[in-house]
Amino acid sequence: MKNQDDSLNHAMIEFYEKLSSWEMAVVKDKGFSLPQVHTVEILGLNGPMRMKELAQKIGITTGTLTVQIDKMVDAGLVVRVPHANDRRSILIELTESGQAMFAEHDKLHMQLTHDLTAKFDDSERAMLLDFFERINKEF
Amino acid sequence: MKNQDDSLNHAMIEFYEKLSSWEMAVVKDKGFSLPQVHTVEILGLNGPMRMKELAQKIGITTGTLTVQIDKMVDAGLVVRVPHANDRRSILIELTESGQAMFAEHDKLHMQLTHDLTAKFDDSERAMLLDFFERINKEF
DNA sequence: ATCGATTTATTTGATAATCAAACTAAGTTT
DNA sequence: AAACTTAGTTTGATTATCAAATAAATCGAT
Repeated sequence: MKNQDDSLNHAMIEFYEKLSSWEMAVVKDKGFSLPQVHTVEILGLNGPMRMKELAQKIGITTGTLTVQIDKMVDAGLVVRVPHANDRRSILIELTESGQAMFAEHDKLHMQLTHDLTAKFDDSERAMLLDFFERINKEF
Repeated sequence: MKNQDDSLNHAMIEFYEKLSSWEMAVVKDKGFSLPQVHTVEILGLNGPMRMKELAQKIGITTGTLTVQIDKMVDAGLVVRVPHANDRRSILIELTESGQAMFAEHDKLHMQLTHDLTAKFDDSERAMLLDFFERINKEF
C-alpha cells in the first residue's frame, strides 16, 4: 500500500502545516511571542517541568530558553522553583496568570477542534481520539 | 461530552507539539534552518506559490520571506519565476536540488508516519487517512 | 571517600530571523 | 486618468537563536 501510506503521510504533514499556521496567526494577535505561548501551552498540558526537558520539547537550546524564561518571569507568567531531589535543576511552573493565559489559549484550540470535527459523529470522534492517543504513545 | 472534547483537543495539541519538536530536531541535524525546510516542505506539497500565499502559510510577513527566499535562491533550492497573469507577482518554485531536498525530508516523515501507525491495521490506517483528509478540508 | 566525568542551568558574544513601516511597481475602481 | 488597492522588496531596529565557556551539583569507578 505505497500510495495510501504516501497519502496518509502527506495528509498528516498538511495537518501539521495548517495547525502551525493557525498557531502563528493566533499568537501574533495576542501580545505574546510564539516561544512564550508555546511554553505556556506545554506547561499547561504537562505541568511543571525542568529547563532541559522544556527546551527539548520546544526544540531550542537551554541557553535560549533561559532568556525566554527570564522574560516570562518578568511578565509574571511563570516562576522558577527548586527541584526537590536535584539541586542542579529547577522546575518551571505556571503562575495563576500563566494558567489563565493557558486557559484562554486552550479555549481557542477547543473552538478549532470543534470546528474541524463538526461533521464527525460521536463514534467517529471517539475513534479519532483513540487514534491520536495511540499515535502520541508511540511518539 | 465535554470531557471527551477536552481529551480530543489535548490529544491533538500533544500531537502537534510532538511533531513540532520532531521537526525542529530533524531540521537542526541537517544544515538548514527551520524556515527553509518549512518552505521546501510547503512548496513540495503544494507546488509553486506566490510570495504572499507562501508567507501566509508559513505565518511570517512577506518582508521576512523575501530575505529567506534570497538565501534559498543563493543556495540553489528555489527560483523566482514571473507570474503569467499578474506582473506584480512572482512564483517561487523548487529547483531540482530543492525537490531532492523535499524528497529526502519527506522520506523522514514517511518513516515517522510508518512508525507512529505501526500498530494500526489496514482498515484503521484507511480510517485515519479519511479523518485527516476531512479535517484538512475544514481548515 | 575521592577524583574525574557528566549533567543542569546560566552567561556571553556573534549571527540569524523577524517585524513594522516606507517604497516601487502593477493592477483595480470609480 | 486619478485614487485606491495589492504584491513584493528594502530598511532600520528588535528579538530569537546558537555555540561555547562557565559554575554548580551529581554520578561512577575505583
